[in-house]
Amino acid sequence: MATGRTHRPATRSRGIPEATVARLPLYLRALTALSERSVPTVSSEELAAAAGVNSAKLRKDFSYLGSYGTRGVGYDVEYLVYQISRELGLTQDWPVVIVGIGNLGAALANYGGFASRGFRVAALIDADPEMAGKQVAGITVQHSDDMERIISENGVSIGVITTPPGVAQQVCERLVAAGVTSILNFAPTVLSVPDGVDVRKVDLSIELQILAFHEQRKAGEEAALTDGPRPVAATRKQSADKGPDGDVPAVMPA
Amino acid sequence: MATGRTHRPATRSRGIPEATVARLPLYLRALTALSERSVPTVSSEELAAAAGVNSAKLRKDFSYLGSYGTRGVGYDVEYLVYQISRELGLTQDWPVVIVGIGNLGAALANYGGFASRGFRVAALIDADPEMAGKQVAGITVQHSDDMERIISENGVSIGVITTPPGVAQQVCERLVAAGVTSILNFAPTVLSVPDGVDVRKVDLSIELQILAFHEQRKAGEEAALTDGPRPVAATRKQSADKGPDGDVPAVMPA
DNA sequence: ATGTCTTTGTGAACGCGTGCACAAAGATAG
DNA sequence: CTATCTTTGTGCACGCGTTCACAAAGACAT
Ligand SMILES: NC(=O)c1ccc[n+]([C@@H]2O[C@H](COP(=O)([O-])OP(=O)(O)OC[C@H]3O[C@@H](n4cnc5c(N)ncnc54)[C@H](O)[C@@H]3O)[C@@H](O)[C@H]2O)c1
Ligand SMILES: NC(=O)c1ccc[n+]([C@@H]2O[C@H](COP(=O)([O-])OP(=O)(O)OC[C@H]3O[C@@H](n4cnc5c(N)ncnc54)[C@H](O)[C@@H]3O)[C@@H](O)[C@H]2O)c1
Repeated sequence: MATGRTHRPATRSRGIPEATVARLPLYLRALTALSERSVPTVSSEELAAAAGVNSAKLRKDFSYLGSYGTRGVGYDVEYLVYQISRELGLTQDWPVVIVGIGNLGAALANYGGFASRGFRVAALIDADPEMAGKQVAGITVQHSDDMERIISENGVSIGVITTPPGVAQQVCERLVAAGVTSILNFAPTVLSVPDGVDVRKVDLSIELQILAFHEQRKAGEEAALTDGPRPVAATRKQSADKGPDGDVPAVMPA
Repeated sequence: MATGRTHRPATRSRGIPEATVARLPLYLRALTALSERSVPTVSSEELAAAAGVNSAKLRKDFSYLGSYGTRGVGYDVEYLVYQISRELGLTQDWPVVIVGIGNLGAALANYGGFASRGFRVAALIDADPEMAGKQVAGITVQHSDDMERIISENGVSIGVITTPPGVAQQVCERLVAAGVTSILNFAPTVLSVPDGVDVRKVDLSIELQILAFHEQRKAGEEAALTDGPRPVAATRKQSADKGPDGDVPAVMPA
């Protein structure tokens, strides 16, 4: 299997770099704050500081959108808000479904930040019959059986998966089959999807592990300056060094 | 089968690329699953498929840790689990505090995935006097007034911020002043921290906006070409491969 | 109009990450 | 011990993203 790979060289010349796309929402947020304070224009230096990025990077990012700035003055806030919103597709309404209304799904449903950017929670879906019919964040939870109909009727193209990891792939496939082409996955699962479907994942466990790595490094370097070069974290922790096996405590799909 | 031989992580461990660090938890998860199925060894090809990455990339990633594989055979699962865990600092216990016990904070507190990897919720902190004393996920919520004492007494170095955005910077500063050196921020705020403090950000709104961008682009291309109803795909691929994702893991360091 | 001053837009250099391709290492069989 | 086969470890090339540095563009004053 694994047919010949031939997708990359597509018409990317007109495309905005992925790294830039990922920063546009950041700029938009900073610009919105300025807009609310009725600031008319902003320089790349000021805006970059507000967004926490390098100013040269910001200017290059904006250059991909076009020449929207005025030299010697800066960027018109309102105009830039509009341009970025349009570029990101936020001038239209995006109906979103959340599948798996547990701790996390309910929290997301209750989150007000979605609607503020053109995202509308079109439906909450759960497989538990107990959940169906219940109100969460003012929305009635619907049963998985109706998933296809819900997606079709509401023209949903973005789905959020907050189910247990074991069923995430299966839920994903049903979403895609029903017409969803963008998925935000919170389950710690590697989703396999057809070409043309975008998946982004948010993995809290991975974030913490990355932090732990750097934390350990910091502790190790600190110890190296005072103690020996042994980075075996002796601080506030009983020994955990054992054989490579026999231990493995409470291992579970992280 | 003790493959134990010339294993020297030695000096190399100081230079692990950040991109590799971000993937180690992914490998660890796949390896843990294999371990539970008592699979003794695994090839880079198989493990790469399970983790959704390129096999050459995986081998190169592992090469930064040392030569833990056996040519002609593959990698010893248990041994690799141990090595990665150690490299990530997961062989020790990391006490974590969550600040802001609202919708999201409570969901995180209830999340079992924390403890499964050596992360222990040491305390839940909220500024609301109504919250103090209440039980969330079997843990008593404590008031912000005691933040410094809690962090000090528990030796907390990792903090999670799930407060409203307006107070996130202020909370961050108190955390850092109290000794926290790693922060996972869920508030849509650009945090400013001193050198030596790591910040990672999880921003749902940004994730959705990135999806919306690609969704709009897909719709545009579809309309521009003929009127193809939908992109039917024959070949399935790992979403983590490349795609518009490009491995921008919803997070940025600061 | 001319000059000065501010700030944009971008060419170019550089570094990092990715993936190919292959020699070497080691297992396994004869 | 030798041959063969499998799979690792990595040299290398390539492309993307970041950053510097500066010419050019425009505002503003005179
Ligand atoms: N809660 C967190 O803070 C957190 C953090 C990181 C990752 N996650 C991940 O997010 C996911 C959800 O976490 P949670 O804490 O909300 O879990 P949960 O158990 O509270 O909720 C899961 C929900 O999914 C529903 N469900 C199960 N199978 C389903 C199906 N086939 N179709 C539709 N719905 C189905 C369940 O009925 C339940 O309501 C998990 O994969 C978890 O690993 C959660
Ligand atoms: N809920 C979500 O799904 C979601 C999604 C994306 C981002 N966020 C962000 O996460 C944060 C929390 O969201 P939420 O929905 O849980 O909000 P929430 O209002 O439900 O909870 C916020 C909690 O923080 C507490 N708090 C306020 N000021 C505090 C302080 N100074 N110190 C300590 N605690 C304080 C409040 O008492 C409250 O309990 C927000 O910044 C939000 O933008 C939430």
